Amino acid sequence: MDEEREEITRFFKKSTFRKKTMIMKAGEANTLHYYIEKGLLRMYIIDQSGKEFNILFARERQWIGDLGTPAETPYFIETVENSKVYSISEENFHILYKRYISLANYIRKSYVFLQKRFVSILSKTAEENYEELVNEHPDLIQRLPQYQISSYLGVTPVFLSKILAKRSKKD
Amino acid sequence: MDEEREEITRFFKKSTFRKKTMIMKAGEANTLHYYIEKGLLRMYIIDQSGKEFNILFARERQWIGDLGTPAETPYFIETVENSKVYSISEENFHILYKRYISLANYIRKSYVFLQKRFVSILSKTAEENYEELVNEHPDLIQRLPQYQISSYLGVTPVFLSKILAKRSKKD
DNA sequence: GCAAAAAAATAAACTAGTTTAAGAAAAATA
DNA sequence: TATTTTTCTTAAACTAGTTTATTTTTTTGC
Repeated sequence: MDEEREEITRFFKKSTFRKKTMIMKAGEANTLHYYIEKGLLRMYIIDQSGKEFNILFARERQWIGDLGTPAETPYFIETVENSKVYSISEENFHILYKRYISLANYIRKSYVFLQKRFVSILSKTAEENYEELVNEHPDLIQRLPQYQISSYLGVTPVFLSKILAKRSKKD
Repeated sequence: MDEEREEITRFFKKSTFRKKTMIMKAGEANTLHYYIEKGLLRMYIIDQSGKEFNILFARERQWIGDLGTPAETPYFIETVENSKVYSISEENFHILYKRYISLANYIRKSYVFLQKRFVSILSKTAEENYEELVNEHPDLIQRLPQYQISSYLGVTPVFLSKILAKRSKKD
């Protein structure tokens, strides 16, 4: 497992980014996959009206990237904190997940995670989704500005603020 | 490729189901994966209030199943039309996608599809999502009752009916 | 530590979508 | 083809979440 790790590492390029650096941009093709050593990143879209929606946050020991590559991506990826990441091209990524099933499993896990999130957004209120986030990922609440969380929950900052005001009265 | 196909086939069990048959039920563990030869199936959840939300439709030459298995599933799968399907256990499914990358790619494609759908639901109005469905999958509009489509779009049947009334005035 | 900028809170008017209910139309079954 | 069941439509009152604008609080850079 350790030499597997070492061999795998040779496919990657290490980079450091200051926070709020855009590392992937809608319209680009043949984008990279990123594995995060340190920091916090977000993947988002910008809709017709210019509004941002966060699709995914990724932090230490997690992956982020557009699995639709090499097709032109509709997504943006930006660092939220100063971050250290390893990047890999689609070609090499493909070679690796052919060879090491653990990497194919990352894709499967991503799917399961997204499906769960999808169901929550679809069937629950923003208030319930906020509670869920607090319970399952309290660290994200600390590390993210509130307007990034609202965008992840699919509501406006104004509405999340309302939820929080109501919530703090309850204690 | 043909002997690959033949070998793969040996892992599967063929079944036929009448429409409206439930073949997977929330609460079950170690659920099967299904490959559809003929027919139309839907995967859905039932929320706290008893409301159904369709997560996925799958038809000829598509897969359906809970990729979170062997964990207890929160999903239901039901035939919408009379259907012929091949089922496979998680163990065998895993063996196969270790051996044949095409199967691992199915998971990747599923992810890409779900992410696209997620973004649409999050950032577009129900009306826009309906138009998108009509354009990209007109066949589904034909094969599904309207209330199943509304559940897929995340709105009530009443609201979809309103959208359609408004829409038909426009021509 | 101060000034400027960014983020969060509050309010009020608005809109997309829900709920409940009742009737009409279409499909399934006898 | 008549009857029953399922699906769809319409209407009206409602609610979750948006929009725009203003003020307050917090963070950042010099």
